[in-house]
Amino acid sequence: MKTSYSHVHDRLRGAGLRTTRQRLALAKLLFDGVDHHVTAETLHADALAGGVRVSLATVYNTLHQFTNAGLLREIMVDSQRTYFDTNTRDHHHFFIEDSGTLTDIPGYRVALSRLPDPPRGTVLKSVDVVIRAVEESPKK
Amino acid sequence: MKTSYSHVHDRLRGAGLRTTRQRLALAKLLFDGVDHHVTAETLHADALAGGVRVSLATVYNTLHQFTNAGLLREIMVDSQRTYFDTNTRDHHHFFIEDSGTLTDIPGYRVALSRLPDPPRGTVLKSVDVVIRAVEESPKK
DNA sequence: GTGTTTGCAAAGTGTTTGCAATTTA
DNA sequence: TAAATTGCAAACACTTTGCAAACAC
Repeated sequence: MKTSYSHVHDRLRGAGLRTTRQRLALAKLLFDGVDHHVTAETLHADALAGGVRVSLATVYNTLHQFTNAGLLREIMVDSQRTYFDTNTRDHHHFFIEDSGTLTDIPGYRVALSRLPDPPRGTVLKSVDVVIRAVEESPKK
Repeated sequence: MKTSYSHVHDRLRGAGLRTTRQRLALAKLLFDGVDHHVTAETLHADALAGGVRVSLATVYNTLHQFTNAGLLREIMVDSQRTYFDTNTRDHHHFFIEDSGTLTDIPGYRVALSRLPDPPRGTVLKSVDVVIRAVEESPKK
């Protein structure tokens, strides 16, 4: 079930990124076969927990480089924090406020129709659906 | 076309908010009859431009109080900035990256179906659709 | 009068950046 | 060895907070 080194290595080279120790380690954490969501902080913590020495600044840079290379997707659900998703296929999100839990909804589970055309002079980039839920019987 | 003072006044009282000079002035700017989107910065600038003396901290506080009172809705489109919408009816958004332009899409223009149920123990809060577009022939 | 709100300045987050030292190809 | 990358610390942008003075009711 482990992703081979060379696979990750090739992905980075394919994206035109040098295979540094830090990028390889972060890529292994990200693309381990199970899609997941990370923030710079959580990925940094995961790296340190796994014995990988890498600075938070490098984690930020790497997340953006991977995103530009199409290996990650940025998700807008929380104005405080930037989430990244290793799932770059067509899909949507459930976001549970309070806990900050984010889960995927496969694209086929949501049907969208009658979408208006994008404004003149612009070209469509994505259609993002976020279903927000709150925990039952709120603490209020 | 102007909103009467008493109307705004009543809206605040109805929400259990004291009618201070600052809140009345901001409410007038926000609920002038035409729905629009603001950030704390833009609303603060509008207030100052209109000769209303109010601190940025108060603008932030007021935006949150209005949101909690259901007079405004917070929109998540940009992780750098918090946008508020005076339109609290069912609708969605176009967001043009780069320029940061945000426009409304009436709810009836988007049809959603086959929405999955929210995870166990949570209750649905909202379904937000954001259509992202970028300017044609990007500067890249 | 009493409790609420304001404004300031300071503190707090999450994120980006400049630059010397290090590393990759 | 030339160009890219890293890590640190400082800088940043946006937002929140503590508290005394001002205000609403």
